[in-house]
Amino acid sequence: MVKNTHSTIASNVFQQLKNEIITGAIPQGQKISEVSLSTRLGISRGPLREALRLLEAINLIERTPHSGSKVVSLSYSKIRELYQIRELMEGFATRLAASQMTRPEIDTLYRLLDSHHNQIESSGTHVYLQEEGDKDFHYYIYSKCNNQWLLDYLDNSLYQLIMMCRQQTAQIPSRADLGISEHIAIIDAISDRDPEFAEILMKRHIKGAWETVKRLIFEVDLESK
Amino acid sequence: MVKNTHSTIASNVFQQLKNEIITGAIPQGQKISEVSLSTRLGISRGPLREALRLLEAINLIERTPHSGSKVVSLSYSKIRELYQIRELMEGFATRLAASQMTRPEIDTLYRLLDSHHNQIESSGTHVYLQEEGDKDFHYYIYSKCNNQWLLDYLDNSLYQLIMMCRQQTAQIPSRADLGISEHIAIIDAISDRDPEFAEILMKRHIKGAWETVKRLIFEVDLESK
DNA sequence: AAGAATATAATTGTTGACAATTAATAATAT
DNA sequence: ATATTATTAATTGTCAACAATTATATTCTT
Repeated sequence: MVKNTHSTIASNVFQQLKNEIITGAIPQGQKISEVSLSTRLGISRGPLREALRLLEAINLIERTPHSGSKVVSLSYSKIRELYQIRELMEGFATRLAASQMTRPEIDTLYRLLDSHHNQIESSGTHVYLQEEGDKDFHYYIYSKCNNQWLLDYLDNSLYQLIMMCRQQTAQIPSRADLGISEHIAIIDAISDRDPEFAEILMKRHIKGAWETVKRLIFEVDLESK
Repeated sequence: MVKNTHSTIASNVFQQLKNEIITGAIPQGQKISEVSLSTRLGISRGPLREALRLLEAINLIERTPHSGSKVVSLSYSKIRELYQIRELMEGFATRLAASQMTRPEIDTLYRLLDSHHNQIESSGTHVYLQEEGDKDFHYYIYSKCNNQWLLDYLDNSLYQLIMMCRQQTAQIPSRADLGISEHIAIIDAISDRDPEFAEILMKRHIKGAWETVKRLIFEVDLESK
Protein backbone atom coordinates (compact mmCIF):
# COMPACT_ATOMS: atom_id res chain seq x y z
CA MET A 1 0.00 0.00 0.00
CA VAL A 2 3.04 2.20 0.32
CA LYS A 3 3.77 4.00 -2.92
CA ASN A 4 7.46 3.30 -2.52
CA THR A 5 7.76 1.69 -5.90
CA HIS A 6 10.51 3.46 -7.79
CA SER A 7 12.18 4.20 -4.50
CA THR A 8 15.88 4.75 -4.36
CA ILE A 9 18.19 5.22 -1.40
CA ALA A 10 18.88 8.77 -2.49
CA SER A 11 15.22 9.79 -2.57
CA ASN A 12 14.45 8.07 0.73
CA VAL A 13 17.38 9.75 2.44
CA PHE A 14 16.26 13.02 0.89
CA GLN A 15 12.84 12.67 2.49
CA GLN A 16 14.30 11.68 5.84
CA LEU A 17 16.80 14.54 5.93
CA LYS A 18 14.13 16.97 4.81
CA ASN A 19 12.01 16.01 7.81
CA GLU A 20 14.94 16.14 10.21
CA ILE A 21 15.80 19.64 9.02
CA ILE A 22 12.23 20.92 9.06
CA THR A 23 11.56 19.55 12.53
CA GLY A 24 14.84 20.94 13.78
CA ALA A 25 16.36 17.53 14.59
CA ILE A 26 19.25 18.81 12.52
CA PRO A 27 19.52 22.40 13.70
CA GLN A 28 19.83 25.45 11.48
CA GLY A 29 23.31 26.45 10.47
CA GLN A 30 24.75 23.06 11.30
CA LYS A 31 27.61 21.89 9.13
CA ILE A 32 27.03 18.56 7.47
CA SER A 33 29.82 16.07 7.26
CA GLU A 34 29.31 13.63 4.41
CA VAL A 35 31.25 10.79 5.99
CA SER A 36 29.67 10.95 9.44
CA LEU A 37 26.17 11.41 8.04
CA SER A 38 26.52 8.57 5.55
CA THR A 39 27.83 6.22 8.26
CA ARG A 40 25.01 7.27 10.60
CA LEU A 41 22.49 6.47 7.86
CA GLY A 42 24.30 3.28 6.92
CA ILE A 43 24.72 4.23 3.28
CA SER A 44 27.56 5.24 1.05
CA ARG A 45 28.41 8.82 0.15
CA GLY A 46 27.07 8.55 -3.40
CA PRO A 47 23.34 8.61 -2.71
CA LEU A 48 23.88 10.96 0.22
CA ARG A 49 25.44 13.51 -2.10
CA GLU A 50 22.48 13.18 -4.44
CA ALA A 51 20.14 13.78 -1.53
CA LEU A 52 22.17 16.82 -0.55
CA ARG A 53 21.85 18.21 -4.06
CA LEU A 54 18.10 17.81 -3.83
CA LEU A 55 18.04 19.55 -0.48
CA GLU A 56 20.10 22.35 -1.97
CA ALA A 57 17.63 22.65 -4.82
CA ILE A 58 14.80 23.41 -2.39
CA ASN A 59 16.98 25.82 -0.43
CA LEU A 60 17.19 23.76 2.75
CA ILE A 61 20.96 23.51 2.70
CA GLU A 62 23.73 25.67 1.27
CA ARG A 63 26.73 24.23 -0.42
CA THR A 64 30.14 25.66 -1.20
CA PRO A 65 32.56 23.77 -3.45
CA HIS A 66 35.34 21.89 -1.69
CA SER A 67 34.06 23.20 1.60
CA GLY A 68 30.84 21.40 2.38
CA SER A 69 27.16 21.75 3.13
CA LYS A 70 25.36 23.35 6.01
CA VAL A 71 21.73 23.73 6.93
CA VAL A 72 20.33 27.12 6.02
CA SER A 73 19.84 29.53 8.91
CA LEU A 74 16.71 31.60 8.59
CA SER A 75 17.54 35.13 9.62
CA TYR A 76 14.85 37.71 10.22
CA SER A 77 15.29 39.26 6.79
CA LYS A 78 15.18 35.89 5.07
CA ILE A 79 11.90 35.06 6.78
CA ARG A 80 10.50 38.47 5.91
CA GLU A 81 11.43 37.99 2.25
CA LEU A 82 9.96 34.52 2.39
CA TYR A 83 6.56 35.72 3.55
CA GLN A 84 6.71 38.59 1.08
CA ILE A 85 7.09 36.25 -1.87
CA ARG A 86 4.66 33.76 -0.41
CA GLU A 87 1.98 36.42 -0.19
CA LEU A 88 2.51 37.30 -3.83
CA MET A 89 2.56 33.78 -5.20
CA GLU A 90 -0.03 32.08 -3.06
CA GLY A 91 -2.32 35.06 -3.48
CA PHE A 92 -2.06 34.72 -7.22
CA ALA A 93 -2.48 30.95 -7.03
CA THR A 94 -5.68 31.51 -5.08
CA ARG A 95 -6.98 33.86 -7.75
CA LEU A 96 -6.27 31.27 -10.43
CA ALA A 97 -7.84 28.51 -8.36
CA ALA A 98 -10.93 30.62 -7.72
CA SER A 99 -11.55 30.98 -11.43
CA GLN A 100 -10.94 27.33 -12.24
CA MET A 101 -12.07 25.15 -9.37
CA THR A 102 -15.10 23.02 -10.07
CA ARG A 103 -18.17 23.02 -7.86
CA PRO A 104 -17.44 19.54 -6.45
CA GLU A 105 -13.91 20.65 -5.59
CA ILE A 106 -15.26 23.66 -3.73
CA ASP A 107 -17.65 21.41 -1.83
CA THR A 108 -14.75 19.16 -0.90
CA LEU A 109 -12.88 22.18 0.37
CA TYR A 110 -15.80 23.14 2.61
CA ARG A 111 -15.95 19.62 3.98
CA LEU A 112 -12.20 19.61 4.54
CA LEU A 113 -12.45 22.74 6.65
CA ASP A 114 -15.41 21.32 8.58
CA SER A 115 -13.65 18.09 9.36
CA HIS A 116 -10.55 19.88 10.61
CA HIS A 117 -12.66 22.17 12.71
CA ASN A 118 -14.44 19.25 14.31
CA GLN A 119 -11.22 17.34 14.90
CA ILE A 120 -9.73 20.29 16.75
CA GLU A 121 -12.80 20.84 18.92
CA SER A 122 -13.22 17.19 19.82
CA SER A 123 -9.58 16.38 20.56
CA GLY A 124 -8.84 19.57 22.45
CA THR A 125 -6.90 22.39 20.89
CA HIS A 126 -3.82 20.60 19.70
CA VAL A 127 -1.61 23.07 17.91
CA TYR A 128 -0.19 20.28 15.82
CA LEU A 129 -3.58 19.34 14.39
CA GLN A 130 -4.37 22.94 13.68
CA GLU A 131 -1.21 23.41 11.71
CA GLU A 132 -1.73 20.20 9.80
CA GLY A 133 -5.20 21.39 8.90
CA ASP A 134 -3.87 24.78 7.92
CA LYS A 135 -1.36 23.14 5.62
CA ASP A 136 -4.03 20.95 4.03
CA PHE A 137 -6.26 23.94 3.45
CA HIS A 138 -3.57 25.99 1.74
CA TYR A 139 -2.34 23.05 -0.28
CA TYR A 140 -5.77 22.12 -1.52
CA ILE A 141 -6.27 25.63 -2.89
CA TYR A 142 -2.97 26.34 -4.54
CA SER A 143 -2.83 22.86 -6.02
CA LYS A 144 -5.77 23.91 -8.19
CA CYS A 145 -3.99 26.88 -9.74
CA ASN A 146 -3.31 25.11 -13.03
CA ASN A 147 0.20 26.44 -13.39
CA GLN A 148 2.84 23.78 -12.97
CA TRP A 149 5.74 26.19 -12.29
CA LEU A 150 3.81 28.04 -9.65
CA LEU A 151 2.61 24.86 -8.00
CA ASP A 152 6.05 23.29 -8.10
CA TYR A 153 7.72 26.27 -6.49
CA LEU A 154 5.07 26.79 -3.83
CA ASP A 155 4.89 23.15 -2.86
CA ASN A 156 8.49 22.02 -3.10
CA SER A 157 10.47 25.05 -2.13
CA LEU A 158 8.49 27.80 -0.40
CA TYR A 159 6.39 25.62 1.86
CA GLN A 160 9.34 23.63 3.13
CA LEU A 161 10.94 26.85 4.28
CA ILE A 162 7.66 28.03 5.80
CA MET A 163 7.48 24.81 7.81
CA MET A 164 10.99 25.51 9.03
CA CYS A 165 9.95 28.96 10.19
CA ARG A 166 7.02 27.51 12.09
CA GLN A 167 9.27 25.04 13.85
CA GLN A 168 11.54 27.91 14.77
CA THR A 169 8.71 29.88 16.37
CA ALA A 170 6.68 26.94 17.70
CA GLN A 171 8.12 26.86 21.22
CA ILE A 172 5.69 29.55 22.21
CA PRO A 173 2.02 28.53 21.83
CA SER A 174 0.69 30.51 18.89
CA ARG A 175 -2.59 32.32 18.67
CA ALA A 176 -5.50 30.15 19.68
CA ASP A 177 -7.40 30.37 16.44
CA LEU A 178 -5.27 30.01 13.36
CA GLY A 179 -7.62 32.10 11.31
CA ILE A 180 -10.50 29.71 10.82
CA SER A 181 -12.89 32.54 10.05
CA GLU A 182 -10.44 33.86 7.51
CA HIS A 183 -10.37 30.44 5.90
CA ILE A 184 -14.14 30.44 5.62
CA ALA A 185 -14.12 33.88 4.03
CA ILE A 186 -11.61 32.72 1.44
CA ILE A 187 -13.68 29.70 0.47
CA ASP A 188 -16.77 31.85 0.29
CA ALA A 189 -15.04 34.15 -2.17
CA ILE A 190 -14.01 31.17 -4.25
CA SER A 191 -17.52 29.80 -4.07
CA ASP A 192 -18.85 33.18 -5.21
CA ARG A 193 -16.51 33.03 -8.21
CA ASP A 194 -14.77 36.20 -7.14
CA PRO A 195 -11.07 35.60 -7.92
CA GLU A 196 -9.92 39.15 -7.15
CA PHE A 197 -11.50 39.08 -3.71
CA ALA A 198 -10.22 35.58 -3.00
CA GLU A 199 -6.72 36.80 -3.81
CA ILE A 200 -7.07 39.82 -1.55
CA LEU A 201 -8.32 37.71 1.34
CA MET A 202 -5.54 35.16 0.95
CA LYS A 203 -2.91 37.90 0.85
CA ARG A 204 -4.33 39.45 4.01
CA HIS A 205 -4.42 36.04 5.64
CA ILE A 206 -0.74 35.46 4.87
CA LYS A 207 0.13 38.96 5.94
CA GLY A 208 -1.53 38.19 9.26
CA ALA A 209 0.49 35.00 9.58
CA TRP A 210 3.63 37.04 8.99
CA GLU A 211 2.65 39.52 11.70
CA THR A 212 2.26 36.62 14.12
CA VAL A 213 5.58 35.12 13.15
CA LYS A 214 7.26 38.51 13.43
CA ARG A 215 5.90 38.98 16.93
CA LEU A 216 6.98 35.50 17.98
CA ILE A 217 10.48 36.08 16.68
CA PHE A 218 10.60 39.27 18.70
CA GLU A 219 9.41 37.50 21.84
CA VAL A 220 11.89 34.67 21.44
CA ASP A 221 14.57 37.27 21.01
CA LEU A 222 13.56 38.94 24.27
CA GLU A 223 13.53 35.64 26.16
CA SER A 224 16.98 34.67 25.07
CA LYS A 225 18.57 37.69 26.70
CA MET B 1 41.41 36.43 -14.81
CA VAL B 2 38.86 33.70 -15.18
CA LYS B 3 36.85 33.28 -12.02
CA ASN B 4 37.07 29.54 -12.25
CA THR B 5 38.57 29.15 -8.83
CA HIS B 6 36.46 26.68 -6.90
CA SER B 7 35.58 25.03 -10.18
CA THR B 8 34.59 21.42 -10.26
CA ILE B 9 33.95 19.11 -13.17
CA ALA B 10 30.33 18.84 -12.15
CA SER B 11 29.72 22.60 -12.19
CA ASN B 12 31.59 23.09 -15.47
CA VAL B 13 29.65 20.33 -17.15
CA PHE B 14 26.47 21.82 -15.71
CA GLN B 15 27.21 25.16 -17.38
CA GLN B 16 28.11 23.51 -20.66
CA LEU B 17 25.02 21.33 -20.77
CA LYS B 18 22.85 24.28 -19.76
CA ASN B 19 24.12 26.19 -22.79
CA GLU B 20 23.70 23.25 -25.11
CA ILE B 21 20.12 22.80 -23.99
CA ILE B 22 19.22 26.49 -24.16
CA THR B 23 20.72 26.92 -27.60
CA GLY B 24 19.02 23.78 -28.81
CA ALA B 25 22.25 21.89 -29.49
CA ILE B 26 20.64 19.20 -27.41
CA PRO B 27 17.06 19.29 -28.67
CA GLN B 28 13.97 19.36 -26.51
CA GLY B 29 12.56 16.03 -25.45
CA GLN B 30 15.81 14.19 -26.17
CA LYS B 31 16.61 11.29 -23.92
CA ILE B 32 19.95 11.56 -22.18
CA SER B 33 22.11 8.48 -21.84
CA GLU B 34 24.52 8.83 -18.95
CA VAL B 35 27.17 6.56 -20.40
CA SER B 36 27.27 8.04 -23.89
CA LEU B 37 27.16 11.62 -22.58
CA SER B 38 29.90 11.02 -20.03
CA THR B 39 32.15 9.41 -22.63
CA ARG B 40 31.45 12.26 -25.08
CA LEU B 41 32.46 14.74 -22.38
CA GLY B 42 35.42 12.63 -21.31
CA ILE B 43 34.35 12.41 -17.69
CA SER B 44 32.97 9.72 -15.42
CA ARG B 45 29.34 9.28 -14.59
CA GLY B 46 29.62 10.69 -11.07
CA PRO B 47 29.99 14.40 -11.84
CA LEU B 48 27.68 14.05 -14.82
CA ARG B 49 24.94 12.82 -12.55
CA GLU B 50 25.53 15.78 -10.25
CA ALA B 51 25.25 18.11 -13.22
CA LEU B 52 22.02 16.39 -14.24
CA ARG B 53 20.62 16.95 -10.74
CA LEU B 54 21.42 20.63 -11.07
CA LEU B 55 19.76 20.78 -14.47
CA GLU B 56 16.73 19.08 -12.99
CA ALA B 57 16.63 21.65 -10.20
CA ILE B 58 16.23 24.48 -12.72
CA ASN B 59 13.65 22.51 -14.69
CA LEU B 60 15.74 22.01 -17.81
CA ILE B 61 15.58 18.23 -17.66
CA GLU B 62 13.12 15.76 -16.24
CA ARG B 63 14.18 12.66 -14.43
CA THR B 64 12.36 9.45 -13.62
CA PRO B 65 13.92 6.88 -11.27
CA HIS B 66 15.53 3.86 -12.92
CA SER B 67 14.43 5.20 -16.27
CA GLY B 68 16.60 8.20 -17.06
CA SER B 69 16.68 11.86 -17.92
CA LYS B 70 15.33 13.77 -20.87
CA VAL B 71 15.37 17.40 -21.87
CA VAL B 72 12.13 19.16 -21.08
CA SER B 73 9.86 19.85 -24.04
CA LEU B 74 8.10 23.17 -23.84
CA SER B 75 4.54 22.70 -24.93
CA TYR B 76 2.27 25.63 -25.63
CA SER B 77 0.60 25.45 -22.24
CA LYS B 78 3.93 25.24 -20.44
CA ILE B 79 5.15 28.36 -22.21
CA ARG B 80 1.89 30.15 -21.43
CA GLU B 81 2.18 29.26 -17.76
CA LEU B 82 5.80 30.34 -17.83
CA TYR B 83 4.99 33.82 -19.10
CA GLN B 84 2.07 34.04 -16.71
CA ILE B 85 4.29 33.48 -13.70
CA ARG B 86 7.07 35.60 -15.14
CA GLU B 87 4.71 38.54 -15.49
CA LEU B 88 3.69 38.20 -11.85
CA MET B 89 7.16 37.79 -10.39
CA GLU B 90 9.17 40.13 -12.55
CA GLY B 91 6.46 42.75 -12.25
CA PHE B 92 6.68 42.54 -8.49
CA ALA B 93 10.48 42.55 -8.61
CA THR B 94 10.30 45.74 -10.65
CA ARG B 95 8.05 47.35 -8.07
CA LEU B 96 10.50 46.44 -5.30
CA ALA B 97 13.46 47.64 -7.34
CA ALA B 98 11.71 50.92 -8.09
CA SER B 99 11.35 51.66 -4.41
CA GLN B 100 14.89 50.67 -3.52
CA MET B 101 17.26 51.51 -6.36
CA THR B 102 19.67 54.31 -5.67
CA ARG B 103 20.06 57.30 -7.96
CA PRO B 104 23.47 56.16 -9.26
CA GLU B 105 21.98 52.76 -10.07
CA ILE B 106 19.18 54.39 -12.01
CA ASP B 107 21.70 56.47 -13.93
CA THR B 108 23.65 53.33 -14.75
CA LEU B 109 20.46 51.76 -16.03
CA TYR B 110 19.87 54.73 -18.34
CA ARG B 111 23.41 54.47 -19.65
CA LEU B 112 23.01 50.73 -20.12
CA LEU B 113 19.98 51.26 -22.30
CA ASP B 114 21.74 54.01 -24.27
CA SER B 115 24.77 51.90 -24.94
CA HIS B 116 22.68 48.97 -26.16
CA HIS B 117 20.65 51.28 -28.36
CA ASN B 118 23.80 52.71 -29.93
CA GLN B 119 25.35 49.28 -30.42
CA ILE B 120 22.30 48.09 -32.29
CA GLU B 121 22.09 51.16 -34.55
CA SER B 122 25.80 51.15 -35.39
CA SER B 123 26.20 47.44 -36.06
CA GLY B 124 22.99 47.00 -37.98
CA THR B 125 19.97 45.39 -36.44
CA HIS B 126 21.39 42.15 -35.14
CA VAL B 127 18.67 40.30 -33.34
CA TYR B 128 21.27 38.61 -31.17
CA LEU B 129 22.55 41.91 -29.79
CA GLN B 130 19.02 43.10 -29.16
CA GLU B 131 18.21 40.05 -27.13
CA GLU B 132 21.43 40.27 -25.16
CA GLY B 133 20.60 43.87 -24.36
CA ASP B 134 17.07 42.92 -23.43
CA LYS B 135 18.37 40.29 -21.05
CA ASP B 136 20.82 42.75 -19.46
CA PHE B 137 18.07 45.30 -18.99
CA HIS B 138 15.71 42.89 -17.29
CA TYR B 139 18.46 41.38 -15.17
CA TYR B 140 19.72 44.74 -13.99
CA ILE B 141 16.27 45.64 -12.71
CA TYR B 142 15.17 42.46 -11.01
CA SER B 143 18.60 42.00 -9.45
CA LYS B 144 17.82 45.10 -7.38
CA CYS B 145 14.64 43.66 -5.85
CA ASN B 146 16.26 42.88 -2.51
CA ASN B 147 14.54 39.55 -2.10
CA GLN B 148 16.91 36.64 -2.40
CA TRP B 149 14.23 34.02 -3.06
CA LEU B 150 12.64 36.05 -5.80
CA LEU B 151 15.97 36.88 -7.39
CA ASP B 152 17.15 33.28 -7.19
CA TYR B 153 14.04 31.91 -8.82
CA LEU B 154 13.87 34.53 -11.56
CA ASP B 155 17.53 34.28 -12.45
CA ASN B 156 18.25 30.60 -12.09
CA SER B 157 15.04 28.95 -13.10
CA LEU B 158 12.57 31.15 -14.94
CA TYR B 159 15.01 32.97 -17.19
CA GLN B 160 16.70 29.79 -18.34
CA LEU B 161 13.35 28.53 -19.53
CA ILE B 162 12.56 31.87 -21.15
CA MET B 163 15.82 31.65 -23.10
CA MET B 164 14.78 28.21 -24.26
CA CYS B 165 11.48 29.59 -25.51
CA ARG B 166 13.28 32.31 -27.45
CA GLN B 167 15.51 29.74 -29.08
CA GLN B 168 12.42 27.80 -30.03
CA THR B 169 10.82 30.79 -31.73
CA ALA B 170 13.99 32.46 -33.02
CA GLN B 171 13.92 30.98 -36.53
CA ILE B 172 11.53 33.69 -37.59
CA PRO B 173 12.93 37.21 -37.24
CA SER B 174 11.02 38.81 -34.41
CA ARG B 175 9.53 42.26 -34.30
CA ALA B 176 12.04 44.91 -35.33
CA ASP B 177 12.03 46.86 -32.13
CA LEU B 178 12.08 44.75 -29.02
CA GLY B 179 10.22 47.37 -27.07
CA ILE B 180 12.93 49.98 -26.56
CA SER B 181 10.36 52.68 -25.93
CA GLU B 182 8.72 50.44 -23.35
CA HIS B 183 12.08 50.04 -21.67
CA ILE B 184 12.48 53.79 -21.47
CA ALA B 185 9.03 54.19 -19.98
CA ILE B 186 9.87 51.61 -17.30
CA ILE B 187 13.08 53.37 -16.30
CA ASP B 188 11.28 56.68 -16.24
CA ALA B 189 8.75 55.27 -13.80
CA ILE B 190 11.57 53.96 -11.63
CA SER B 191 13.31 57.31 -11.85
CA ASP B 192 10.08 59.03 -10.82
CA ARG B 193 9.91 56.74 -7.77
CA ASP B 194 6.59 55.32 -8.88
CA PRO B 195 6.75 51.61 -8.00
CA GLU B 196 3.13 50.84 -8.83
CA PHE B 197 3.43 52.31 -12.30
CA ALA B 198 6.78 50.65 -12.91
CA GLU B 199 5.18 47.31 -12.04
CA ILE B 200 2.27 47.93 -14.37
CA LEU B 201 4.55 48.88 -17.24
CA MET B 202 6.78 45.86 -16.73
CA LYS B 203 3.78 43.54 -16.64
CA ARG B 204 2.45 45.06 -19.86
CA HIS B 205 5.88 44.71 -21.42
CA ILE B 206 6.05 41.03 -20.56
CA LYS B 207 2.48 40.50 -21.68
CA GLY B 208 3.51 42.00 -25.03
CA ALA B 209 6.46 39.64 -25.23
CA TRP B 210 4.08 36.75 -24.63
CA GLU B 211 1.76 37.93 -27.40
CA THR B 212 4.73 37.95 -29.77
CA VAL B 213 5.86 34.50 -28.71
CA LYS B 214 2.32 33.20 -29.03
CA ARG B 215 2.06 34.53 -32.56
CA LEU B 216 5.42 33.05 -33.51
CA ILE B 217 4.45 29.65 -32.15
CA PHE B 218 1.28 29.82 -34.20
CA GLU B 219 3.22 30.73 -37.37
CA VAL B 220 5.76 27.99 -36.86
CA ASP B 221 2.87 25.62 -36.43
CA LEU B 222 1.35 26.72 -39.73
CA GLU B 223 4.66 26.34 -41.55
CA SER B 224 5.24 22.83 -40.36
CA LYS B 225 2.09 21.56 -42.00
C1' DA C 1 55.29 35.62 22.03
C1' DA C 2 53.15 36.66 17.41
C1' DG C 3 52.86 35.85 12.80
C1' DA C 4 54.09 33.46 8.52
C1' DA C 5 55.32 29.37 6.20
C1' DT C 6 55.22 24.47 6.05
C1' DA C 7 53.56 19.93 6.95
C1' DT C 8 49.88 17.02 8.43
C1' DA C 9 45.12 15.65 8.81
C1' DA C 10 40.45 15.78 7.40
C1' DT C 11 36.99 16.61 3.90
C1' DT C 12 35.18 16.87 -0.58
C1' DG C 13 35.56 15.56 -5.62
C1' DT C 14 36.22 11.85 -8.94
C1' DT C 15 36.70 7.33 -10.73
C1' DG C 16 35.68 2.58 -12.15
C1' DA C 17 33.61 -1.72 -10.77
C1' DC C 18 29.47 -4.05 -9.21
C1' DA C 19 24.33 -4.54 -8.08
C1' DA C 20 19.50 -3.63 -9.05
C1' DT C 21 16.11 -2.34 -12.13
C1' DT C 22 14.10 -1.56 -16.52
C1' DA C 23 13.81 -2.01 -21.53
C1' DA C 24 14.35 -5.01 -25.53
C1' DT C 25 14.48 -9.48 -27.60
C1' DA C 26 13.39 -14.23 -28.21
C1' DA C 27 10.66 -18.18 -27.24
C1' DT C 28 6.31 -20.32 -26.19
C1' DA C 29 1.36 -21.07 -25.92
C1' DT C 30 -3.26 -20.13 -27.57
C1' DA D 1 -0.39 -14.51 -36.22
C1' DT D 2 -0.99 -12.45 -31.64
C1' DA D 3 -0.39 -12.21 -27.05
C1' DT D 4 2.19 -13.69 -23.12
C1' DT D 5 6.05 -15.27 -20.69
C1' DA D 6 11.07 -16.01 -20.21
C1' DT D 7 15.54 -14.54 -21.28
C1' DT D 8 18.96 -11.38 -22.51
C1' DA D 9 20.88 -6.78 -22.96
C1' DA D 10 21.22 -2.10 -21.66
C1' DT D 11 20.70 1.51 -18.29
C1' DT D 12 20.54 3.48 -13.89
C1' DG D 13 21.68 3.07 -8.80
C1' DT D 14 25.18 2.09 -5.30
C1' DC D 15 29.57 1.19 -3.42
C1' DA D 16 34.43 1.58 -1.98
C1' DA D 17 38.95 3.21 -3.16
C1' DC D 18 41.76 7.07 -4.86
C1' DA D 19 42.87 12.06 -6.06
C1' DA D 20 42.46 16.95 -5.23
C1' DT D 21 41.45 20.58 -2.26
C1' DT D 22 40.81 22.79 2.05
C1' DA D 23 41.19 23.17 6.99
C1' DT D 24 44.07 22.32 11.04
C1' DA D 25 48.25 21.85 13.54
C1' DT D 26 53.14 22.43 13.78
C1' DT D 27 57.42 24.50 13.01
C1' DC D 28 60.26 28.26 12.05
C1' DT D 29 61.45 33.14 11.86
C1' DT D 30 61.42 37.79 13.66
